[in-house]
Amino acid sequence: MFSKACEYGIRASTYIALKSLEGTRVSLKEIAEKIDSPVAFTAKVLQQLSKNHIVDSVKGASGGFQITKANINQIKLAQIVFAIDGNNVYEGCGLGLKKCNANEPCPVHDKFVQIRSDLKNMLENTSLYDMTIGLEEGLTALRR
Amino acid sequence: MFSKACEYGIRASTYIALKSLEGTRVSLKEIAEKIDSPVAFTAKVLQQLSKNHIVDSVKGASGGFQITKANINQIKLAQIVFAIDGNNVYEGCGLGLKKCNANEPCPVHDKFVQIRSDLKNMLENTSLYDMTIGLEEGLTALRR
DNA sequence: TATAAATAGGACAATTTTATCCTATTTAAT
DNA sequence: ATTAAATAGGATAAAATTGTCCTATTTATA
Repeated sequence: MFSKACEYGIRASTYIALKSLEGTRVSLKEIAEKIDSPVAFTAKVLQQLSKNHIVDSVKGASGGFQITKANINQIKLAQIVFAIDGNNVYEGCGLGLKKCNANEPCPVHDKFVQIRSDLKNMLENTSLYDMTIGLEEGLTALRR
Repeated sequence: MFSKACEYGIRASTYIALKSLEGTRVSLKEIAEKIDSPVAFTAKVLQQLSKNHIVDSVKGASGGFQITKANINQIKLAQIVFAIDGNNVYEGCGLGLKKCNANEPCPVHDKFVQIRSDLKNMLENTSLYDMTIGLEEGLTALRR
C-alpha cells in the first residue's frame, strides 16, 4: 500500500510525537532503534519530513528531531503519506491506466474510488496524536 | 496498490474474457496492443496466469489465450491478484510491521483491517464477467 | 577554542521490479 | 515435410526502490 520509506516515515513521526509529548527530543539513532528501521535510510526519510515541516530537526550536539505539540495534534497521516509517496495512493487508477476517471473509467473505477476514498478519509482524520494513544500503555507498538 | 504485473494481469484477463465471450481466441500480441502493455512482460504474466489455471493457453499456429465461459463467471479478481501479488495485499501491516495483529497491533491496525477487508470483499465479489460489462459499449476501457 | 555529538547531503551499492531479447517448442496449414 | 505463427522459458538489461558509507556542517559543552 505504502512504500517502505513511507512506512518508516509514519513510524518515525509517531515515535517522535510520542517523545515530544514527554518533552524530549530524540536522535536519529534512537528513532531507528525504536521503530526497527535502517538508520541511514531513515535519515533520508526524516530529511524529507523535515523539509515538509512535518518534523523539526535540530542540528548539533544535543540536537535531534521533535514535533511541536500544536503539530502533533494538527498533522494528519495524509500529510506524511503525501510528503513521501505523493498522491498516487489516492489517485492513480487501480488497473494502472493513465486516463481513468468518471468520464473514461476502467471497469473497476467506481469500486476503487470508494475504497480509496475510505482510505483517504482515514488518513485525513488520523492525527499524530491519535497515533500515540496506546503506545505508552503498550497497547500498540511500532516495532516487531 | 497492485504491482504493474498484477495490473497487466487483470487487464489482460479482462480482455481475454471479453473476446472469449465472442468466441475468439486472442494472441499475446493483440492483448498487449489492446491493453497497452509491454509485450514480453505481458507474456510472463500470462504464463503465470496460465499456470494458475486462470487463462488457458493454446500453443502453435492459430493458438492464443482464452478463458472458458464457466471460468469467466467463476473467476474473481481476488484469484488473479493472489496469483500474481500473493496475499500481502490483504494481509501485511499498513506500517510494515512483521508481527502486527489484533493482539500486538500497530497504531492503525484496526483502521487498516477495515479498509483491507473492504478491498478484499470487492475483489472476491467481482468476476471477470463483471469486468467485461461496459467494455463492448465503450462505457469502460482497458487502455489510455 | 577544541571537542564531541548530532543532522545534511552526496555518492554509491544492493535488491527488487519491470522490461527486453533470443531460442526452443508446439501446431495448423500449405 | 516445410513453413509460419504462436506460446514457453531462460538469460539478460534497465529502472526504481531500498539501503549504506563517507564527509561536511552545525552546535552545545567542557
